Amino acid sequence: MSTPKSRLTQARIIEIVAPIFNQKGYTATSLQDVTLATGLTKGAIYGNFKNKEDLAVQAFRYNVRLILHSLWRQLEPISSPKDKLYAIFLFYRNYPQLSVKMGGCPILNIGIDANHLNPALIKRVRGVIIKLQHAMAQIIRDGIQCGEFRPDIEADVWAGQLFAQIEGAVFMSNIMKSTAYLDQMMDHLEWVLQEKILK
Amino acid sequence: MSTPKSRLTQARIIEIVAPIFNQKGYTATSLQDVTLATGLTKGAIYGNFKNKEDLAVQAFRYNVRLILHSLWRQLEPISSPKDKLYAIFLFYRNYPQLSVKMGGCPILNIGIDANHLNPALIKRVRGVIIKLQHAMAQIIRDGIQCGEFRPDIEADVWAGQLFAQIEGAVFMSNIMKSTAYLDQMMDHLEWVLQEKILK
DNA sequence: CATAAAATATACCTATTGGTATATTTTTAA
DNA sequence: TTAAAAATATACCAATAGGTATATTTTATG
Repeated sequence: MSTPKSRLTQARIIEIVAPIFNQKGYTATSLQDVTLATGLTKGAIYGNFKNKEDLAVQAFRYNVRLILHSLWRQLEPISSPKDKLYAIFLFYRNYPQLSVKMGGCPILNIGIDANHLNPALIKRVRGVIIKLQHAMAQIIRDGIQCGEFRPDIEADVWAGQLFAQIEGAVFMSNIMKSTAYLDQMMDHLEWVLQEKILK
Repeated sequence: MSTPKSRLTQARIIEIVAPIFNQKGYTATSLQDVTLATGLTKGAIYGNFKNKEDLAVQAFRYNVRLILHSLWRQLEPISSPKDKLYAIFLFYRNYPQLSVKMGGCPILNIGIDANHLNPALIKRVRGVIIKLQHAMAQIIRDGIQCGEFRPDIEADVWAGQLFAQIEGAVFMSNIMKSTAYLDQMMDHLEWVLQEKILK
């Protein structure tokens, strides 16, 4: 047999530790935080992970996976690019409920936290941003091809633009402790969609 | 005489230390970072500041002061609310040059860093955000009153909306190391201004 | 049930953390 | 020029940091 026990505890540790790293950041999260939260000792932690950075990277990947799976699941049954964009907006309207469990948006939190501190982590953040942007750009390109969107719009520019606006609203909602920013931003983006993207 | 020497070194310390706290955050910035950067010893630092948190708060205030002074200076000579908004957009087009010296946007950096870590700092961040939002809301109200803007727009909502979009672009430009996000966002906001705010 | 292996705990390492009491130097004022 | 005061440096503190070698416990297998 393989090592089923270790895989399970490994997953359990990440589950517990992911929100802590997301909230406090890499440096401010101590091994003591980890051992206290998990109820395990350093021996157990270092038996399952190479070091603290490994733990932080896994925690980030776990949080991102939660978000992306939830997003893909909501986009999957939708075929129309227009409706996919609407679904993305709906997803971010509900984003506080999803992200509060992990202590805020990992892209925002780890992006800022790791920016001048942890090259390995910041590379992963950039990777996730690029992935999301590409996905949105593809939706826009599909929309152009199927005739729902105007043919002259720049898919990549608009994808980056939308993502920046979304993250801005996520930041403000998070810091100011008000979902109003996200709701208003999504209202705004729906209007922008109708006004500048839809035919 | 008062104590001119101490005031001077105090200011010098903050000047040197402000970008470090802004980049690395409160916890990740150690007293050793401070002593190495300033060339002073811990004795000198603690002779001028109460503790590490005092230092961090002063550093944040210094960075914010730099930004706000620069912004007010650019807005002061302008009387038309419409032109004031354009001036704000121009200010943020040039924001990378200003913020790179302090290691990124302090509102964004300290906002995320202190969110679950330092209540004193996050309160100050919220204060700055509110201050900036109020200023923008006042500009919009002035614009309504003088007839440049539509009478039916909600000043506070739009101020928050604009600020969220700006911070989103600042975040993306910062993380993705490209000023394109900021430039495109400002183009977009100028369009939004014409389309939804201006008469 | 016994044994090998896997997982976890204990005990310990050095380095660094924020902070302070005291000694020394530098500056100010008479 | 000298005494008082202000500023800085030195030397130290207990606590904690990340990490590891080894002992103990738990689990799986024959």
